[in-house]
Amino acid sequence: MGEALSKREQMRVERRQQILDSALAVFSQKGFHASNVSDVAAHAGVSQGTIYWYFDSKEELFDAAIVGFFSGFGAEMTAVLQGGETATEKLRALANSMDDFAVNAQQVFGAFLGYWASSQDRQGSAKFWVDLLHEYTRCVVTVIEEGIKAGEFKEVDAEALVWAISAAYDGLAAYMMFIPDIDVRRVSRVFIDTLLRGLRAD
Amino acid sequence: MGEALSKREQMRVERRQQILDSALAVFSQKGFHASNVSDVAAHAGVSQGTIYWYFDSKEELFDAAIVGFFSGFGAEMTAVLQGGETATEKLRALANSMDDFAVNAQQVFGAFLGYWASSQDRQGSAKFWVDLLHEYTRCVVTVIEEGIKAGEFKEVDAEALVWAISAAYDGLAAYMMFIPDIDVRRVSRVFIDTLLRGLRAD
Amino acid sequence: MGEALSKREQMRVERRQQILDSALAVFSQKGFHASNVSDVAAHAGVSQGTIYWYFDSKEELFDAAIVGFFSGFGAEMTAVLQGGETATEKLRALANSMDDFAVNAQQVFGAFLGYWASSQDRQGSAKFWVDLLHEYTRCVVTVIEEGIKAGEFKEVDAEALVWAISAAYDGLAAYMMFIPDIDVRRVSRVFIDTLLRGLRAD
Amino acid sequence: MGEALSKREQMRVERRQQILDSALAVFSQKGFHASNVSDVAAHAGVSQGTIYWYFDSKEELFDAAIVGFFSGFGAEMTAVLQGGETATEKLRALANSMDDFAVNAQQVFGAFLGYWASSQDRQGSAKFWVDLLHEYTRCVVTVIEEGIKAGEFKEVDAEALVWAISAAYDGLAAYMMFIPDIDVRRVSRVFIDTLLRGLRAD
DNA sequence: TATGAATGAGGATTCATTCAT
DNA sequence: GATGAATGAATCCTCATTCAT
Repeated sequence: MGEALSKREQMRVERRQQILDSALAVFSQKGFHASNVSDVAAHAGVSQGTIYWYFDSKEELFDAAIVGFFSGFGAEMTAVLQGGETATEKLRALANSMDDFAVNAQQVFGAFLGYWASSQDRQGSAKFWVDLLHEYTRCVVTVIEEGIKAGEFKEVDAEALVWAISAAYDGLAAYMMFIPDIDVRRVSRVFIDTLLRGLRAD
Repeated sequence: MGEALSKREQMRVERRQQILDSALAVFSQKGFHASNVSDVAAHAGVSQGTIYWYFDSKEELFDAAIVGFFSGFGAEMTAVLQGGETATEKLRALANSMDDFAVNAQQVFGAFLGYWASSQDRQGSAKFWVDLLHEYTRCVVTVIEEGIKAGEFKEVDAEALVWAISAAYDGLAAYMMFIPDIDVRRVSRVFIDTLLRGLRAD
Repeated sequence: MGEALSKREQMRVERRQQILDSALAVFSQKGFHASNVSDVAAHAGVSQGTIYWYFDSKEELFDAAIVGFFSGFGAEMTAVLQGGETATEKLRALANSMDDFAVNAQQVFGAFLGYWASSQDRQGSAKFWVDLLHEYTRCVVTVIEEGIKAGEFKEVDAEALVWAISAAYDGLAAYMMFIPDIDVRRVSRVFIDTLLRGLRAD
Repeated sequence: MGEALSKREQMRVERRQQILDSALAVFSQKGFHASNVSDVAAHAGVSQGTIYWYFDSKEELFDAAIVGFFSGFGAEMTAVLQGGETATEKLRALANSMDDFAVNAQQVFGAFLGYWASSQDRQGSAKFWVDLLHEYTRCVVTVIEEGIKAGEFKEVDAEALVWAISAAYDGLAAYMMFIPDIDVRRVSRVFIDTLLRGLRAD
């Protein structure tokens, strides 16, 4: 009986995920406003009504899809940061993973921006994103400050710098959406090299 | 009669501008999708029909408003670049003006993203923006290459670096929209200092 | 086995009643159209599906709830009519119980009206109600005619009068729904006094 | 030019009225919930969008239609009350016109009840109706009190009595909707006779 | 029996665009 | 040129009902 219940629950979870996946696919491709709930339903192979059984509104569905997509990033980043001994190595590793991020996330990112840009409560609708950014920033700031303490980097306003770096990668993700022939990896390498040279102690 | 016509034409131009200004104001504040043609009409003090006398569609109106807003930037940038003797000084001057840009343009920028994100032809609808970026990039690349030639900067892939810088400022403009307590000027200063240190010859 | 069955049957009856009670509560409070089957289900603590195990449709559920509510009235009225010796006393007793009716039934009455007003077959959907009215009318007519025969009342078209009285009390029940500060008891007393005075023989 | 404007305005008024008439017809026949905005639009020979150019919502349209229908009643009643010298005559005249009211208004009345019965804010949505009732009541109370002062009627709680009378006529209007073979005129005559006899001084 | 998930028709509303004046 | 009235397609969401388990 516990079995039966768990089976149902499991199906529920799966169905929910299936809808979320479809939502992410559809919204990413066409943007929030150009996508219909029926598009998502069709993509997921369910009826419109079913969407509303799992989510209260198109907006909530969108939120859930986006959050789901980005929620793994924190953990991933922490993992990446282990990928180097010195602060320099860690930042380089992070930069590499940012490339990937920019490549993979660009569509989703675009969808989010489109949603956010015409939301009534911009502040509010960006909350999860802001939280993500803060989490990210905190991590990277720590790396840089360790670098400073270790004598690897010169004294610097780490937090300010990290905002700039983060902004650069998000900006690149956006650029890739309109300028497909940008070579992000090359840009990223030159960028991080220059920064690291600028950071070097002495 | 030429007089009369020119007066008419002038009125037409003025009325058009008045609509464009309203469009920019309304679209910037509420985003493309949340704004109605009637909002713009009301803001401009004209009827909806009048909008369609001057513009063929909501989209064309939006395009014109955005393009109008950004069209001055090329000239402005060129002016800014005169504001320094050495390449270092020029980049610093540019960075300062980018701050201002980030502050002023953030709303418009957001509106554009919202529009772009759900446009059928993303590539196409971003064309003017891409052109602007290319124009900007070319200028700054020139500055850096002059710096290299002058022995001020070390050898570097200038184009790649400029894409990163540009992306950083655009990214910051976006961040400001959801993180109001970001101190762009401080971020910008630290960022450019670090980069310039990283660029320095020797 | 007869036992077991009867137990089952009893449970079935109880469950059915529980749903009917909830239906009455929910429909009375929010009206037929503003109430959902799921509201009723939630109120009864069962699932939507269960409702359909006991009733074929929302409409049938509504009918059953309303009919259940009013089905006791005939008997009650007969009881009330014993509460007096003379016709005058009987009518007074009835008037008192009508007060109570107006107070208790107003919500249910409102729900019924909302249902009835948008039913395809108004005539048909009001049948049970009409029957109730006829039953009621017949009783009261008898009382009045007895009063006439007994020399207590003057000759009068009893049936016509009873329709008016009945309408007055139903009307009052309705008024109470939008005019909460109406003092039905006072109104009822003055009304019945005046009528009885008008009816008095001589 | 004033002409032109007034022509437009006139057309606007006419179109509005045309929609209101259709709304009244459709809503009266099918009730609020069973009627669609598109039914009203079709009946009025306009598009759905046009309805919303004149009215903000289906509800507002309904309100306007109902209020429009009943708004003439106050004046009409005052006129009717002139139709008699003594208070007795006045009440009789009023009773006659109430018959007509019950006959004419029954459908509209039913539509209103159906709307009201499932409105969120019953109190609020009945406001205009309550105002109408109060206006009516006040008038009739005055007549009765004049009758008392003139020695025509005995002392009585006029207000309470008038509520009952009013309720009786509204109740009859409702009855007619489910019991088509009711003879309202006969009922009304017997009713008013009995009441007047009950009111008579001495 | 009972559940809760799934369905899909239906309806109110919005809004870019057109058009008669 | 300008107006504002009219259009109607498009879309989100609700909810009575059905069905697999």
